[in-house]
Amino acid sequence: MSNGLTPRQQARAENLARIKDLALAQLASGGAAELSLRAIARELNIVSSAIYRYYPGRDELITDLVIDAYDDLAEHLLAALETRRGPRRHWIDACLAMREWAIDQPHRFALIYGSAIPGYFAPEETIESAARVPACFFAAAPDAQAPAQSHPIGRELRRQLGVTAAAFDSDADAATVLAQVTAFAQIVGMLTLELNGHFVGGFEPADDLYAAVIEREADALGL
Amino acid sequence: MSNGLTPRQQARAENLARIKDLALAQLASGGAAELSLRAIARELNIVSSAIYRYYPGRDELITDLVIDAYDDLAEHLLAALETRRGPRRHWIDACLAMREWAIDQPHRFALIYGSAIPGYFAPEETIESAARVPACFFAAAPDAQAPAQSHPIGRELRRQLGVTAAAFDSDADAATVLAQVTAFAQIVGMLTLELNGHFVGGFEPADDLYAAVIEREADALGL
DNA sequence: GGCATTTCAAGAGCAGTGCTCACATTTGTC
DNA sequence: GACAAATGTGAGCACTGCTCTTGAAATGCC
Repeated sequence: MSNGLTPRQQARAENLARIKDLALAQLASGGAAELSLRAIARELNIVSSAIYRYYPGRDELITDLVIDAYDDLAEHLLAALETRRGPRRHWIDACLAMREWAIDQPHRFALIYGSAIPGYFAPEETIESAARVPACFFAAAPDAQAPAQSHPIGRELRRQLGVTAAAFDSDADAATVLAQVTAFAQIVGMLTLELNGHFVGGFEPADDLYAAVIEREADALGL
Repeated sequence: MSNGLTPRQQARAENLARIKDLALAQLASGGAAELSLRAIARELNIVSSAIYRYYPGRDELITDLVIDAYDDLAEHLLAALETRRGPRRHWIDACLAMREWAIDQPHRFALIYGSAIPGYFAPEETIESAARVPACFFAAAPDAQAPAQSHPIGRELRRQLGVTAAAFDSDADAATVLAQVTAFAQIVGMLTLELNGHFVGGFEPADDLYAAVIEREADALGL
């Protein structure tokens, strides 16, 4: 082959990819409960125990899916930031892109922002990818400047906000970082409620509600 | 017995209660994955199939747990509203009580606000209890009056907000209802992130962050 | 090319799950 | 006491994650 892989290495890579694809399909079709290693093996025309040559266990597969989901979401957000339409619109686009992604793939959103897999706790190796998502929002509003707040920010919180700003390469002041974190939590909360059906009967569709909330947060960010 | 129940009816009621208790204990100890009807039956010194005389299936048990969780949370919120310390403090107390409850019983929070049980979708019968929670927040700030907003509220959103206000017996204007809904989503988002470990490394403990966010929302509610 | 080594797959098996069903036992009521 | 309803029993089905031993194949080295 043109690449320097032996047939065996290539087959292994292909199988790993197919396993992840099938896992993703299962996740999409029936939720995380349907995620079955045996079922994947079946569709792969492979005996159930053979799948453990590729993944040591279910949790490792899930971890891979989690990391992929974070990365894919971050990529989707970055893609939405390609079109520059002014700082405020820029940040709003990121918010809309996040909802777009979440509604398009609710199972993956649940995988990373819901406690979707009971008994599974995300290992350390996921946090790097996890951080990519809020990083997009920081990047989307580099010039944010929160308006003066009525309530002072205490010392400990100020320290935490400083650490956060540093982690995201932001030189924003404490109040602005607070507004960023708040906005992110707001978005996650809105999507959590929407995707879990808590808006059923009240806000359906929730497009306008989401838009209004985003505008409000943009104000709070001084955009 | 002093009550008009036959021994059999009484035994049944006791068993139902014990089943729910054991289920809750399992949920607390090992997450929803560990929720096993067989394990409950075992601890109940009953053969596994006998448990189906009490619950037709796993989902029905979960539904009961979900309803109980909503009700218990709402009760906890109402209890926090006993002490009247001014309208603003009143509403803030509700927010703090919600976090208190969530941190104390993260599994139950995940049960109702996370998509904790894969393959399980909450049936209609849960929405009545579900509504009790936001209702507490509406009740906690009856005199809320959102300050003037920079962005107008469109017709459709205004309609939805009206429906929501009616559902919660509130006569607040659209902007205020929007602020209420926003604040609730904010709280859910904050707790979702905190309980799922998304604040690890940045905001730990998140007490100050939460407090700051609440103050901000209280402002937005004109409290 | 021949051969040892590594890699992979097969298949049986263990312990667990939700759930069903035919059957036995207990309980409440007439 | 007789009969029907409610409850418990135990076997069984189909499924899960996962382990282990055995056999086959591809790989790398001489």
